[in-house]
Amino acid sequence: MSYLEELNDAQRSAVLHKDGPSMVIAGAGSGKTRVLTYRIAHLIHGGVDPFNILALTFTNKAAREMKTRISKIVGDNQAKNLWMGTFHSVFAKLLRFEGHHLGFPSNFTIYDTQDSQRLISSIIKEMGLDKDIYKYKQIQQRISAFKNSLITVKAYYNNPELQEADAIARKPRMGEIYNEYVNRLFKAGAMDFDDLLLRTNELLNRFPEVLVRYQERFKYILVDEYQDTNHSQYLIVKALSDRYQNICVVGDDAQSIYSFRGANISNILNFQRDYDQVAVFRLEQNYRSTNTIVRAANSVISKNKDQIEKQVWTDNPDGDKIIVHRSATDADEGRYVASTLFEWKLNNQLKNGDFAVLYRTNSQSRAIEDALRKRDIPYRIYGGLSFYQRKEIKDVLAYLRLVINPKDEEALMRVINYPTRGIGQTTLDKLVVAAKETGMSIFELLSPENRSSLKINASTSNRLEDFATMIRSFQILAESADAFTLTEHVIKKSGLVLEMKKDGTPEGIARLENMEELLNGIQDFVEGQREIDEATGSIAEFLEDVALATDLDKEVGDDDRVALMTIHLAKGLEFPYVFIVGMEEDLFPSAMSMNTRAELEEERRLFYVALTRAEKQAVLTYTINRYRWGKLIDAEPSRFIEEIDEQYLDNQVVDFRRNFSPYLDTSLFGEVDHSKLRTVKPKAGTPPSIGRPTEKQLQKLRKIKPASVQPVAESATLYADLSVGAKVNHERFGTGVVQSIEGIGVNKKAEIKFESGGIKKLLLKFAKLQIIK
DNA sequence: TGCACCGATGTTTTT
DNA sequence: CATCGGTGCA
Repeated sequence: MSYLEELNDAQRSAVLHKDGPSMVIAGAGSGKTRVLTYRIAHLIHGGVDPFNILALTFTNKAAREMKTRISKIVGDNQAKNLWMGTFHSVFAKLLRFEGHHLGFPSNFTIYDTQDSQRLISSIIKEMGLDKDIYKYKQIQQRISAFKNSLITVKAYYNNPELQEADAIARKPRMGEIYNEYVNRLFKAGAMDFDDLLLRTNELLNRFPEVLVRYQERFKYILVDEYQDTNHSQYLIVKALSDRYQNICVVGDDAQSIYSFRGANISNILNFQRDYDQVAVFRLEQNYRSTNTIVRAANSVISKNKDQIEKQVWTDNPDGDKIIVHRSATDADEGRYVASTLFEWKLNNQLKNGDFAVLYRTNSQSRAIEDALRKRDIPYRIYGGLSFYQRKEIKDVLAYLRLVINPKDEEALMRVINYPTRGIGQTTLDKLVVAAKETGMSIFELLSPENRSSLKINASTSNRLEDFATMIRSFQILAESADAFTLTEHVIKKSGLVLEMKKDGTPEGIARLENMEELLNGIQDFVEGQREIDEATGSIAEFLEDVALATDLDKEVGDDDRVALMTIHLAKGLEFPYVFIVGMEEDLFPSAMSMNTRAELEEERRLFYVALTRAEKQAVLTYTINRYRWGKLIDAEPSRFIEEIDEQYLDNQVVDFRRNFSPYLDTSLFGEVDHSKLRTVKPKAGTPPSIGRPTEKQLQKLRKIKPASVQPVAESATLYADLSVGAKVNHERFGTGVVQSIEGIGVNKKAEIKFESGGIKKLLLKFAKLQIIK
């Protein structure tokens, strides 16, 4: 049991505690994963059958990694029997076995958010409601919130307050929509993400014998990131652990960042009230970060009122101060990140993988990407629009879903007329209505005997027949072929490949390549699954994997790249060098989250998470102007910068007013008095927001401070001297003549008459015009 | 029924 | 700027 020697006292006692409830409060970087891993290994060592252990982690990747480490201690044979994974994937698996009690087939489809929203959208339309009042995204979020709080349709109707709230919000028919949504999911043999938890609760509640069976099975339960569990998850854990009370939760209230999806911080705050005789362990020594980073992070989080008392500290050296950097625009910010990263990499012989760029919103990645690409720095974006959410991929998956579960209405609606095969909206409307009236699924309605009762003309009827026949032929193939063979067949026969090929545009080609990548992915999957017992490499398994895979789950392995991701995704990860970009008011903290103290505190925790990802060096950047919705807006430094104890900052910013010069590049700024940071609010119309310096002005500037000038965008001077009458070339519209010019700086627009016909008003910033001499 | 084009509209964060 | 739904024409 040499592994026990690798632990500090607090960690060791948490690992050694065997029976009864325990809670591990683990500060950032305090070796939480190590405790979880060793605790599981130790349980197995002590004679607990791995079959009786359930470990709920935050990502599937974390589960896999932990499993690998556990195998190294206790051996493969033992480790493979562990049930380990995210709440969603573990209980999806459980529902595949037990869902029949609730009337769900074992091959139920998992709807992602987009599927849910599409379904809600069509329900709103069918009910003839005003889509400007009943916004499908809002409705989906509200329903999701209901489900996460275990408010079923019935509970909703028993709750006058909720109904009243919806009535006041001018959505009196919310309940009906909710009801219809639940029914439609059921009829489609589908569950949304929230259902995976809600239906598990329903199952355990309504079927005591099932509950007992799993209580007996999961004698030891471990929950990671407990601070981010929602009510639904809380109840599942409570129910399953009720018999043996061998529940160990690990978490850090200071890192609770998922309240927007129902996470309830009081789950962890009240844990000691919920269980008797809770053993509490505190991990307060940070092994990850420099003393500077640890203390800076502490100084920020101490501003929060709601928290469990704890003091994170470290033995690590002080390290460098946290760099704060200001840029003129988001493009400049990207350039600063890229050049700094490049320089450090060169000077210190670092790898790309030593760096992460973290941001609050996915849309911020673009400027960073552009800058990194220009410097040929390899990067990888995590999250955002994931591969499996791309249209062309979802289309392929929809065909496959339909093969597995023909009742899957969203999948059917997606592909019944894509590629187009002459089945139009009118026909679809008829089908939806008939499906509602008869209780049959749309796919069932496609068969000749059911179809005949609909008022559909003969040629359309034939097309429906062809579609149904095609899907059935796929289903037959699926019985004998593996996932790869089936998918290859499907994309050919469905006409998807042809559709892509005839497109011919660069985007079309990219889409085709994506499909190939999907095929490769499926091939890998099939081969990988064959090595696992019980797994067959079937398409059903693949689809489940895809539905619940986090972007972090994809093993991209060995290639050395800079990581770009949102702070949310970065939770649990660590990097030597971390750039936190977009440190601006309204962005971080987000404008949407400043209404209440609780919201603001969550943003602050998010910042705490971001900061504590860094091992050696953290860099905070903000801009003066940033593009949002394609418009340049003023920005102001985030309050969070100010909240860091000044002594930990290396503030590379000067008082704006003092050093102001309209064409000064931001990298010229020297040291600054930190307290001035937010007193300088560039107002709309101040020169820097007008645009970039011209080449001439830059040259003048270089004479003054030659070394510090950053390269300016190539496009900068392209339109500076554009005048009426100039002949220009546009990528898409061809050549034309400038008719008039309006606006100034980046907002400059030109009206251009193109030879191809038509006059267009273009924002020069985006138009990428070439001036033809 | 299909397709090209227009304008309105929207953004946190994710399983 | 991206996406989506609606509109108007072939």
